[in-house]
Amino acid sequence: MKTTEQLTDSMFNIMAALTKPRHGYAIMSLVEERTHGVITIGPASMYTIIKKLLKQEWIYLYDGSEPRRKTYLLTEKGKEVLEADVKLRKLMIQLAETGLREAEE
Amino acid sequence: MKTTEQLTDSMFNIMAALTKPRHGYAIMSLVEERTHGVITIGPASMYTIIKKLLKQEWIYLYDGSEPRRKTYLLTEKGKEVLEADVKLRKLMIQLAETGLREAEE
DNA sequence: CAGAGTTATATCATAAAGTGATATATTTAA
DNA sequence: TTAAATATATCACTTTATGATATAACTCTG
Repeated sequence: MKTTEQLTDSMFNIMAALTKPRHGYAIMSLVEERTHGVITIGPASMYTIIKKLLKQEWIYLYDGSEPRRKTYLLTEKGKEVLEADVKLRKLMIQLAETGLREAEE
Repeated sequence: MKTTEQLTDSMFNIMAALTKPRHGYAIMSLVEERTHGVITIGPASMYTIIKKLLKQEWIYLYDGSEPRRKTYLLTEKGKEVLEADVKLRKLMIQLAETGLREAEE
């Protein structure tokens, strides 16, 4: 998969939480807390996406994880993918804002 | 649907293009051009999403549209939804960037 | 003016993504 | 000791996205 490939919003949010080692439940809580409850990721979405990210090798199981608290972290590849996606998303937002601003005039 | 509800990326991109009156084909070309081909919206996605946005009354069929070139534009409601989504997306990006920056140290 | 290329809308069938509900087990705190 | 919170996991279903294809009207060029 190319690094220019766009992430889904859920993938983006989960990956954004994994710049530090965190386990699934912590990610769910964090995203919800950070967005003041606007974005919620349920367990079904969480563990489905975790699986996918592991398969892509964008995250990995952090050392010393017990089965009770499986901790994940971005790989280098994962960081690059996330960075590329941040850039793309910034562009998207910028275009939307320019359009909205022009429409105001 | 609440205005705080998150838009999918495709919906966001299409709505961002409709701050000015544009027809489907023009939106497809515009998004592709603006993102240098990174994001492409094919006709299937385009017209599926157009239908959904019309139903939500976030866009409307602009006056004087011939069937050959159906032109759409954001409604006031649509603008608000887009604006709210821009805000949310900015937050998402900011969180990702903060995380990435901290991980660098 | 024939026909090739582009513009433009539309849908079908399928694939991909997301999620509510539910299950299970452990840990913590009252 | 038991209720609540923590934590992982999966099933079945819905929603969303899209490749392929169809159709037709314009536009340009030889």
